[in-house]
Amino acid sequence: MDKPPRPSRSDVFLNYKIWLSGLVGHGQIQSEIFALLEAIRNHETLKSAADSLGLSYRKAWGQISEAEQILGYSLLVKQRGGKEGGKSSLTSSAIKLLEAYRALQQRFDESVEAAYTDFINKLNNG
Amino acid sequence: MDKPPRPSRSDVFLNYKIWLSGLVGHGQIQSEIFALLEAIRNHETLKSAADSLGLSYRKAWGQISEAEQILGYSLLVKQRGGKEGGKSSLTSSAIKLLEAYRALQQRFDESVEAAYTDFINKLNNG
DNA sequence: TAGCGATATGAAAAAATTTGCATAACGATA
DNA sequence: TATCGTTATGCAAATTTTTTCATATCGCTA
Repeated sequence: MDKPPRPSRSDVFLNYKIWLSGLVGHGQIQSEIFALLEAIRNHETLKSAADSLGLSYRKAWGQISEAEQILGYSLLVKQRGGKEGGKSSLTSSAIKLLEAYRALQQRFDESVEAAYTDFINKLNNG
Repeated sequence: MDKPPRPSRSDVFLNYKIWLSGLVGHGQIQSEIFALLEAIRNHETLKSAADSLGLSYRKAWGQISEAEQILGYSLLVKQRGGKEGGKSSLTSSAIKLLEAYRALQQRFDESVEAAYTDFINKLNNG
């Protein structure tokens, strides 16, 4: 799933994942979508972003579409046609969301370590 | 999934779940198993514990079996036959694991709130 | 030693999810 | 106005997960 186990002297590993949900639509916004948003920011098209992540265009498109439905606002400015066929870029809302999520994720990563240590101690001694 | 969204002034909710994995077998030990262990502690048989949670005996048995496989040690002392048909009780390892997990879960519950607040602030202002 | 109720487990069936296929539409450019 | 590569989307197929069914074993007690 989301996080690989951390190394330890124990025989049990702790894993966790975080995700978002919205008021408008039902469903979950998983961490994968943020990787996709970052790839779109880098590649300028949904297609090449999907390719770079090993996703089918169909799936990437579906993920974006579902997330937008859940959030109730657009994540991408998409245009089709033209010489290059089309392109996509992040809305300012998407950029904000992406950055807030990354900070959140980092904060979790840092605090999980201590919780895990206590857990193992309790398991072995407590 | 695991946690219901917390109330907020925002249009986005944060959810998380934690689970364990082991060295011995492959797979995941989800939070549901701890509810099952608690029910077994209360009901004395796997069957009535399963019933109390609305699980089929088959499924409950499978969850225990899988968890034991992953951890590499027994969670239940099970005996079958006899007037009452049989009964199950938690091993001391299972009790330790259960208690350590509950403490871990509580710790997470408490710390997630602050992280979520920061997240929302970043989303609205930052 | 017959019966009862729980443990034990494989395997089929059903449900849910994911993946992939096919096909249309778009529009700047040449 | 023909082309090209992307966006757009329904739908069938495949895969995975979950649920249900069937059947056996066990051993105390009457």
